[in-house]
Amino acid sequence: MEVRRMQAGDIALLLGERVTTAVAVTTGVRITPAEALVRPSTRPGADYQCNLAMSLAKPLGRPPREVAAAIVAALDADDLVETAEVAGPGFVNFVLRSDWLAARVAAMTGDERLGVAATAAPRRFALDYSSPNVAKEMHVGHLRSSIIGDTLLRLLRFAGHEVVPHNHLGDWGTPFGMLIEHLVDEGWTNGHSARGAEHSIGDLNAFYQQARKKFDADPAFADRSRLRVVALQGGDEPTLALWRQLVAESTRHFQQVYALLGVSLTPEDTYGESFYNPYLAATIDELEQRGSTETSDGAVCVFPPGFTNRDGDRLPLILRKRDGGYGYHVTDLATVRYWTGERGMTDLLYVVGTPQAQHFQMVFGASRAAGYLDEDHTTVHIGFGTILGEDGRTIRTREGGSVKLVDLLTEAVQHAAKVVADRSELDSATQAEIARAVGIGAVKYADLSGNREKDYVFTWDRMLATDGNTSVYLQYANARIHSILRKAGQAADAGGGAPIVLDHPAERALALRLAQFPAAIEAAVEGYAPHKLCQYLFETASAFTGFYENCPILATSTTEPVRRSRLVLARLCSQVLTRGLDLLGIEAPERM
RNA sequence: GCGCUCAUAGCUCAACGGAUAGAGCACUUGACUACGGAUCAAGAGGUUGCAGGUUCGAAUCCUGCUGAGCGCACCA
Repeated sequence: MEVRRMQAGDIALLLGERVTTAVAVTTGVRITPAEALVRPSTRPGADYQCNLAMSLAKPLGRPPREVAAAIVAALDADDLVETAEVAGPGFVNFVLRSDWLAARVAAMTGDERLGVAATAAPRRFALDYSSPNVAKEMHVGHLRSSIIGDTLLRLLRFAGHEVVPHNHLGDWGTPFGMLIEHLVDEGWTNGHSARGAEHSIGDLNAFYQQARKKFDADPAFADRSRLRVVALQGGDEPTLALWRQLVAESTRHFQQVYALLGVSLTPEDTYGESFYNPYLAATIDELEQRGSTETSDGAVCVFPPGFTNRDGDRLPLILRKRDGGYGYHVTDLATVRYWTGERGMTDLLYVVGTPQAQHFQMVFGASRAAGYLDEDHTTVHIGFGTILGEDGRTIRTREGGSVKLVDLLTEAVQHAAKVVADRSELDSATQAEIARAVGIGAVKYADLSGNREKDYVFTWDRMLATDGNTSVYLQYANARIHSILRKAGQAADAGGGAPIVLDHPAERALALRLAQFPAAIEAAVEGYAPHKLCQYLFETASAFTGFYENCPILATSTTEPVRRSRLVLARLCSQVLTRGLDLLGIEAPERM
């Protein structure tokens, strides 16, 4: 079951419908508008192109150019197409009518959704992202999941779907035995250490390493830690109280990062590993009753079909370990069971790094076999590449640790503040606000503008860049538009319902881009691909600067009707940029 | 060993099986009394890792090879 395409907003599909009809009339072949292979054209002098005739030539036994000519001859599209011409081996190039394009753009100006239709087939998405670990600081590795997830949340909701975000906190399992034992050794009770010092997450980060070190060096401590895990999983109240301290401390830290990042996750969205603990026994019982479990080396496992290890043996998901504790796999199965069963979600999305690809395939396979998923459910592992250091290996600081997310974000804002201070004449409080919007935006855009599945090399230059294809370029274009609108004053308002004329090529090029906004949203949603929206926004901002250079608005030489028309275009462009940036979780200041 | 992913300009990245593979950075050269120069225009830069195959058409699909990364039972 795929997300249904939103036809209403996509010009290519509109043309596709006309081609579909023409093809049926002239050849009798029945296709869907999407199969008409109409695409935006990159060739000068063509807005869209149809690639259908070449593929139809063979089955029809006619030369491709002849098929193309027949399509053109039968085409009924004079209302929106200026010219439709056969070109090359059998392409059909379309030039849209400028008055049609103007009307199309004019319709967007009165529309809150800027021409984007809400989906006709809304789905219920459970969206898993961010997923930091309790008692550890967030590092750059959490950046991608957090902001890709946040963007998908915004995009899917804008497209008209129901989305429930959930933060799968690493808050349970073996490490907590040693952490809690170490807490006890340090004399912690009821949130205070014996020394009375305030504990912060920074302390806890070091705290984790101390615990780890002790665990590795001291067998007695390791034994106590293992017993503590059993106590935790068994619901021992004093143990739980200590555990809650760790979670509370960490949650406070996560919320600080989310606030800085503009990620909307709240503690209410937390569905950590511990949340599924009460469901684990029932999950295993169900699977055992179905007869889908096996005992292997003393561990209770399921073996999803099609996965083998180095010796050709089947790969298990371990539900219950030999020592009686739960394996983490059962939590993943219980998660699927919960969101499809108890919450009635139709689509489960997991924004987790690509190294986990096989793990998720196994979990999905087992979940399907267990009946937690039926034909209408989809499960998608939205993988993303690893952030690498400049040496091409997993990123590390000089000390060998990972780069803290707060450090990255703070650095980005400070860097932006310097740039803003050099250029802006605004007061310092406003400048600080803008520096935040610019700095955080730059980090997010750098991460979102590439194909998410590829690894990428982290460089400060890349994260802090403020020229070229960056969020700053988009923000700057938008700020310029606002500047014009401010200067135009009353005239800008009066331009609201003014007719749009597209005489200058730069006006027309901008209008065409603006009209493609719905298609860009659709492409980003369909592929869970924020970079497609980034690409579109950059092209739109480029079209605007071309327009800006060539089409003066406020100059005295510009006639009143033209000025009004250009004001409408400029304002709509600002709305598109602002909305697009918002969907990426990036602010669009009116001044910078 | 098995499996998965990736390889595109000097660098960072696009390209939905379609025409002459596009941007940005860096580099070179320019921009009229500037609606904001965080800008714009132009130039140069490519045998899409290699070799076959499928197709009217391949960076894209298939096979093999080379190189890199990742995953493969009680840690999450």
